[in-house]
Amino acid sequence: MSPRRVTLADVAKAAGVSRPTASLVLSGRGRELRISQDVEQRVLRAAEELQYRPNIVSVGLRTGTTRTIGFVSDTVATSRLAGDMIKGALEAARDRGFMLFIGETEGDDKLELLLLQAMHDRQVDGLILASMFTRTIKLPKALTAAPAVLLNALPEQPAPLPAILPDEVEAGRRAARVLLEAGHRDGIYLIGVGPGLRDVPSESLAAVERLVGIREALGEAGVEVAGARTCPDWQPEYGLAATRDLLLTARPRALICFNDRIAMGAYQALDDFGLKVPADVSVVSFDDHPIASWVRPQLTTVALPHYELGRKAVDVLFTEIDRDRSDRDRVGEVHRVPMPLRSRESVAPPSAVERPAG
Amino acid sequence: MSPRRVTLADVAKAAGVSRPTASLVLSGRGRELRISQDVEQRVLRAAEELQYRPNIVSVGLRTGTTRTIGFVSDTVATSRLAGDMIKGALEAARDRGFMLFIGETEGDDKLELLLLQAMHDRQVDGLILASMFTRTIKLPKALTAAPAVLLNALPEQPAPLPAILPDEVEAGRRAARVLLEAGHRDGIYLIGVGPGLRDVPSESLAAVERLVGIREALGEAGVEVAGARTCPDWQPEYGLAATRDLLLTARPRALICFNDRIAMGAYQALDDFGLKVPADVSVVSFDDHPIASWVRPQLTTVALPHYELGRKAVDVLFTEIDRDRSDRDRVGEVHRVPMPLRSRESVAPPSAVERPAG
DNA sequence: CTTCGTTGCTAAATCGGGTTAGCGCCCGCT
DNA sequence: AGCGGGCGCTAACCCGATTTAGCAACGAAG
Repeated sequence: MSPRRVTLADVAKAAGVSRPTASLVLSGRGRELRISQDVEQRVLRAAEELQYRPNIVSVGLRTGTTRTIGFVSDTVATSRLAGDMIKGALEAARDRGFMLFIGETEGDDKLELLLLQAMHDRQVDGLILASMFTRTIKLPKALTAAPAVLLNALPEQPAPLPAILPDEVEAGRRAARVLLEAGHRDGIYLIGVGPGLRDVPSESLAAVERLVGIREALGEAGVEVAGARTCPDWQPEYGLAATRDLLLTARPRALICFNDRIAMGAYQALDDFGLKVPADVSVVSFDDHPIASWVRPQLTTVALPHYELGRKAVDVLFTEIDRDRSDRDRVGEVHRVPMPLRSRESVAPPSAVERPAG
Repeated sequence: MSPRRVTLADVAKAAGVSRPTASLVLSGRGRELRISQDVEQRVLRAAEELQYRPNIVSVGLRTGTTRTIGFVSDTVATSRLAGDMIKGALEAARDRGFMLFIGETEGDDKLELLLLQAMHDRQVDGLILASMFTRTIKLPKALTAAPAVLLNALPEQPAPLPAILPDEVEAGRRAARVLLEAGHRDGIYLIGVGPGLRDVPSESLAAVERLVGIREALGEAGVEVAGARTCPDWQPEYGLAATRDLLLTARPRALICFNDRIAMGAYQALDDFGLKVPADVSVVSFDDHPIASWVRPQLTTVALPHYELGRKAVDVLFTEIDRDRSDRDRVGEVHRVPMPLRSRESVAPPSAVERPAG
């Protein structure tokens, strides 16, 4: 059907030289190997006219490099956020002429193994192991084959793998400072995790680190968290239940919700109790889920920089590939990507009404 | 670093036979070519013990097939829906031992060309050209190289390419029937497109087809659309504005919103006017965006079957690959994937209150 | 008129596997 | 003994590139 691909041999023939000569010219090593100007021009012109592009499969076989990297995540479909991460990785890879294999493990070790093998069989030049929510993962054994980086994850066991993570501690500080700068000092409650560092699902790195940042920023200002409600899962319905429970006994002036879905539920609970955001209660949250700019009032939130995380992962992976087996001794660095604040409408100075009842 | 890959030569040596013999056994052609049971067993055992897996890059060079397909979309990050489409494609591909290259064109023809070339250079076995919102696209010229299917898109010019699309007309019927079955006959308004088929953004296939289905189902029941408001873009703020505008002059009993984001805005407008969903006004919508099950009352909506679309695209692509250049004469069929109704809380029988004012 | 050194290119091997043609060997038949 | 015919396997070439080693041609030096 399609006209056969143009090969190097075609170019060589058109230029009246041998295949290796054409190869040398096109790989830019013509000068160094004393190919004449005349031949060089003929080869270049022939390649141009025939629209020659090297067959990467062949190059892959010969040189071992396929200009391809594998992106292995536990899930691609959970949220739009995953898409942004992939988009960032995709664009960073494209900038260097690389393509991405996408694969998802669904948290299944067997699938993960098969996937890594499938990528290894295709001679990927590097691997990105991504988690869609920040956490520690145990490293698959099949990982010695190619350079790799962790994205949104940390290795359970110390390992010489670079990791790329959102700067959750700073995000926690930012969330707290938004409230402090608005003038809040009392009645600040947390929705999602308990007030102490013990009341946090330990598998969720983000929860721990956000809490650390929050407590740090508040502590510097001499402010105490008034209380907290945990959520078994960070979904709207639990945010609703937790906030409702809180409102039965307390009158918060500000809520720090541990993600936007929880904040959705909190909005509903506040509405049920006749409380206005932000006039009665300020709300600040994390993630910058698309919904955060859809709800009214629009939610002030500290954004997960998924796009940048994806880009960064590819960038770090490339440095890893480049210094290929030279000094592979250094332990995996952790790269933190800033989480930007999205200031919207859900935070206001505390109103001058009566202090909380309980 | 990593121990060198096990090659066919290793297996052959371990089994004490030549490379071709090992190849024949492992490709299952041993019987037909009269390889002895003894040798066959030795080869199989050696391959097993050495954990031999063929290098797909090499196979790709020799046979031209890389067990890889390219998924080219205009955008991967727009919505969670894109992720589901990719997930469906990914799983269907995995079932056959295929991997997916992902690429996005951002609607840019140059990027699209580069992407298709990059995939062609890597000898993909087939291509999926996906659009993240249903529409017609002009086909890139670089498309003759490999079998291809269109996903969520139709070719502008007739072309022998299969297309996979959601069954929007039937979806329109379903949305209308939900209201009819709840007993609605009057005061049914559309938000998103005008009442007539002319008042539709023509580039949006979905809009046209949904409207056709709605009018058909209502027509069969002898029911007329009471009115409509268009939205310049299908975003919450326009849904809000359009619905607000409608409520200034009319008292609808039911709204058919052309997608969930519009419905979000409609919810807010109804709330502003003190109208309860579904007691005062029923709302039905399209897409089944995640938000549809977060809002209260949960939104009844006709779901875009993204996951199934992705799977179907891969399935159709495989039939296309299989019948490779045999009978490539037939024109591209259009495959419609059903859009399932998600019955939730936003539809109720019309209350027995006064009829709409105007 | 040799010999050596450049210059400018090509022959040949390589990557890892698939495919075709054909080589020995053993058997049976005459 | 000689011949023909399966049987069981392997030599050799191919895919499309890269890379190393080395060949011809020419000029300069001895």
